[in-house]
Amino acid sequence: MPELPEVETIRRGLVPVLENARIRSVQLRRPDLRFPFPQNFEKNLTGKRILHLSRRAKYLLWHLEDGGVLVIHLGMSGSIRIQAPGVSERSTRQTGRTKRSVHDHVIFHLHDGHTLIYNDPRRFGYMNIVNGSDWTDHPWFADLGPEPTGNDLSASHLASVFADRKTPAKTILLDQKVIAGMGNIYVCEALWRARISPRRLARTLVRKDGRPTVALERLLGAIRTIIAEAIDAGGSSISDYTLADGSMGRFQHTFSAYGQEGCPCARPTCSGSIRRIVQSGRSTFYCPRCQR
DNA sequence: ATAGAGACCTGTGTGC
DNA sequence: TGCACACAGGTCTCTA
Repeated sequence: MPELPEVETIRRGLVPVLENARIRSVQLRRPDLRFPFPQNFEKNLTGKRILHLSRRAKYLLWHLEDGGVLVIHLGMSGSIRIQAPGVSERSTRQTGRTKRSVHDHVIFHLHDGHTLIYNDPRRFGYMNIVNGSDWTDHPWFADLGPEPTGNDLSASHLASVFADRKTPAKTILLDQKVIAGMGNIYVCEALWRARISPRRLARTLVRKDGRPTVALERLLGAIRTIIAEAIDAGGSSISDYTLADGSMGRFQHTFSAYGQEGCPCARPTCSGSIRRIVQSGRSTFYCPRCQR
């Protein structure tokens, strides 16, 4: 599920419940996700107030009153759902007890009665508590590139990273050191929108004098637009997200390229059809006719 | 240095 | 119906 827009949507959905809330207790239902939980994980969260929530790339950050930061990465299949006070979700009629999914790995109980449940079937997610004053120096963050929505991302930045690289454009865009938070779906969509082939080598998007080509400028615009649109779409589903039954916002975007193998290219002026190839072990969807 | 493959896990969908 | 297989939104580690 989670690329940057999904993580941002989750963050926005959690803000009303978590900001200024105090953690009553934390329950780990297994000793690890992708990595083992650190020593005293629950103890170091218990009793702490959450000052605010932020996001960096695909990481969700809970800034705590003691200066620590709870960092959560949702991996491929992680999600967080909110349970309102007094609501026992999926309780069985006979026992009245809450029936938890075997993939509910971490339960956060708040003082105001809300419960947050971290669910992750594939367990590629991970979390840790880092020092708030220098969290950006943590290995998870130190090498991250600029946010696609921020001012630090520019065509000249991309040109400097793309120059001399023989890596395909698709592969380099997935590199979190280049742009933080881009994932497989939105890379495919951005390349489709910019009419750039995912197989095109990165260096061919840079002019000989080192300045960005027109195509690279177009790619930057496409990345910005795609991410902004996806965040808006996610934002519109936040009301679903907070439903007491735990149903998440669905992010049911219709994609132009991703997952559209065999379908006609969505560009009105193009008569091609979407093809699927594998690059660096990941599926790539693109239109060989209009993406050059 | 850097690019690709494999690994980590479980669930789902497809075809036989 | 049962089974085998391919594939899935991420990222770390190893190898060439």
